Amino acid sequence: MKSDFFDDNSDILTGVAYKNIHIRKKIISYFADAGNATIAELCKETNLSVPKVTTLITELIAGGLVKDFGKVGSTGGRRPNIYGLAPDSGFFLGVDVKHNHINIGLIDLQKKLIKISKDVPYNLNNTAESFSELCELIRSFIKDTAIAKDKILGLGLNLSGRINYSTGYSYSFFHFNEDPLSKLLEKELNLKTYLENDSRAMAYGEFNCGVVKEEKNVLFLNLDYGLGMGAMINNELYYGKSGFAGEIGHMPLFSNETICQCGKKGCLETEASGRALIAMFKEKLLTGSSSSLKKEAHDDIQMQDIINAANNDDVLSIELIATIGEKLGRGIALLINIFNPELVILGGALASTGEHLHLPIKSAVNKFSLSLVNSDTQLKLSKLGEEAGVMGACLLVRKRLLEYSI
Amino acid sequence: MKSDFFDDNSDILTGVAYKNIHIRKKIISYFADAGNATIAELCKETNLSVPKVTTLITELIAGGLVKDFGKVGSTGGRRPNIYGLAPDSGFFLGVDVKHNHINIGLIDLQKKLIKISKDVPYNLNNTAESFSELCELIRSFIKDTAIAKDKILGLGLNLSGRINYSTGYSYSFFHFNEDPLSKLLEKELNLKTYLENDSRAMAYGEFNCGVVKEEKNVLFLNLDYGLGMGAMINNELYYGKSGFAGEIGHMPLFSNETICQCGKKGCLETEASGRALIAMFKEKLLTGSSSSLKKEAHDDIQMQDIINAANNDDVLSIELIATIGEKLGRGIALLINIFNPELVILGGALASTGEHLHLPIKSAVNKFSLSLVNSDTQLKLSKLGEEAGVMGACLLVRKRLLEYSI
DNA sequence: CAATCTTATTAAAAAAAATTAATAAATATC
DNA sequence: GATATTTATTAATTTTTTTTAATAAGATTG
Repeated sequence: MKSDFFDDNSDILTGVAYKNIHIRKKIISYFADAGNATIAELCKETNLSVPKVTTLITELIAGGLVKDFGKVGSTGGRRPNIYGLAPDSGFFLGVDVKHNHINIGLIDLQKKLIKISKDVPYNLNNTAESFSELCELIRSFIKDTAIAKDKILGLGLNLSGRINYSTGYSYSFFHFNEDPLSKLLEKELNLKTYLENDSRAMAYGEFNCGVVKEEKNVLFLNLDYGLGMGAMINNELYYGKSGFAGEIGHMPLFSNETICQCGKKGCLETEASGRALIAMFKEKLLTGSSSSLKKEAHDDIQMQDIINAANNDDVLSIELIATIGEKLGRGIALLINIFNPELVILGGALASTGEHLHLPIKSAVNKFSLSLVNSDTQLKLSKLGEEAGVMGACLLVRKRLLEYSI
Repeated sequence: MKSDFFDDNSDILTGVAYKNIHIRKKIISYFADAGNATIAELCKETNLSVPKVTTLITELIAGGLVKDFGKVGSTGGRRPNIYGLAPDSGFFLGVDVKHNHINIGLIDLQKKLIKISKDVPYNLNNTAESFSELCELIRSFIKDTAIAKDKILGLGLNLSGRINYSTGYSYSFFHFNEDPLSKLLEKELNLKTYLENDSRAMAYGEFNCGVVKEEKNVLFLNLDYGLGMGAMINNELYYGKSGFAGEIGHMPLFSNETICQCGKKGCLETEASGRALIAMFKEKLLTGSSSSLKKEAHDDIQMQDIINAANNDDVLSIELIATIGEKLGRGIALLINIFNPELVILGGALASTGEHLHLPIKSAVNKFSLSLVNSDTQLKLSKLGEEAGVMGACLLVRKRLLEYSI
């Protein structure tokens, strides 16, 4: 049963009824963020009395959204019951769209990953056919799950480029007609849909199930063909006015003649990105350098090939990645000076080279940022790796539906 | 009478008593931020009934912190009474410390500027004498006001450089011994004291009484001898981990050989700051350029002299300021790409050249930032000008004392 | 300018929530 | 292993708050 709690009628109500809705939302959101809890904990959290919370919880259980998970250990004394969101009363779909493949995943209300399909082949093009193909892949994933369609409450979809999540518009892909892309997807799949910028979704995944512990101001760097950033400021994703924040690829830190995708020269991306890595690698091969990675056609070399080679101790690949790390370090130093973050996370495909990238970045950051500011900031590798995007997409729909529509 | 409301005992209380304290805080904070309000407005804001709010307001009036300001206009129907903070029940002192002078001001609980002394001569040096002198100036300002000393509830003090506002440490000035500077000032002046970074305080002043209307994500640039930034993110000042956020002066955007104050080369500040302006001006005079500004000793030329010359149509000064604007524009473009803000404010001494600086910056920003992102952002000159710092200092103490100690 | 309509304030009644007390269940200690 | 202690749950009572109604004050309109 699609729970009543996802129909919002809080505008009509007044007084006590309104307050009750408000408290219910607070309890749900506590369950959503902090996990399961006892009545006593909820009393502290809500500043309400035990009887009041007990009645509310009883109502929520009757509604099906909350479940009694039975007794739990105690520090001495009667063991309390613990309550939390009923895991199978709702599921959330997340799709991470990359250039050559997609990752699809499904989580339940308790954030548990139920099913994931990684590296599903797919070519992202800005065409109607490519869009249909994407929808078809999602439909087929849904069909393969054992979950009833009406239990899937929403879809989160990550795209690279500029995304305005609040309007649902994508400006880089599938911007065919007047309607926002999220509306198109909703019509096509019959699922409430939220778009998100890929880097920001990865950041959110990492904030929630990754390397972030207590930190409240965190930068996540998505180091892929291009560069992206998701920032968590005061425990919230930062969007800026229209969701375009985090464009770090086009910082003009170099004086070269390479024309960037954005049309300008000297962008960080032109010297420190997956795209730059490929270019440098081909260049090196042409000028006689040797590598364990050999392909007949140079045009066929993919970023992933070089990453794999580096992870298999190919000297040329390792050297080039170190060069990129050194340059990225300059950009990261700049960001540290501006944000004074507690933590900077290195994520995205290039980060899967681990220490090969991490160490050069670290020493460049030490060299280029102000020492007092820099000593405040930790630098860590992503923990979720390839799965950060899917997890972020799933968790973001969940968050939004729980926040806005209880 | 120093009100009871400034003694915090909310930890001891439970249940209803605790809740009442909480609601009172909410009402006070509403008055503090949004200004005066009627009972009906407060009911909406707090989701409480009219009788409840009426009792609370009556209590607050009895306590002396709130005042009934009488009837106010209506849209038809009986005219409601309007309530707000009693302006003369508390005052806040703000000190803006510059290199060659200080500005001191005093506001009341209603944010009204009661007294201000601008351009009080003072030489900021990192010595114990300089510190004593500063204290003496503050004491003398207090003596000159008609306000009883015990009605002055706190002091806000702005310094340039790295300030950790939560610990009260200043790392660039007056860092003599183990104790944080804020503690030293408190002992010396017998006033609760908060330190703040100068750019951030100016930003806060501008956010509250300046050019900011509805915008929630705003960057304020302090363009002075050096460069600083204060960021408002989601309606709050952004500090970063230790309050060091906003170091924009050391973005490595240039490839020159000038050694910056920070010890590195190529910093934005080496080519686009008041310090750079003076250097360029002297250089130009040496190579034969003419200017209406003539001083016997070149060493005597101050930034303010060049600013004044520009405002009096001196061609050389205007040209140099345009050069600086063009370069600043590159840095601002970078910030726009990262923050996607709604508004960027140009403040600090250099901004008092108005359009001479504004226009070159604007065109550089258009040239260097991503167009979709850039078209989102307004660029405006500071409205408060020289007073931004004092206002910010006053308003920040007020905010802190109202928030944490009601 | 009187009648009607809005809105605010005050007072009385009804509902809701917090206390308090009582009971139950588990743990720690002697 | 029995008793005391700690903590949770449930029930009864008291307090608080909301709701409803009544009254007052001012604005609008014919």
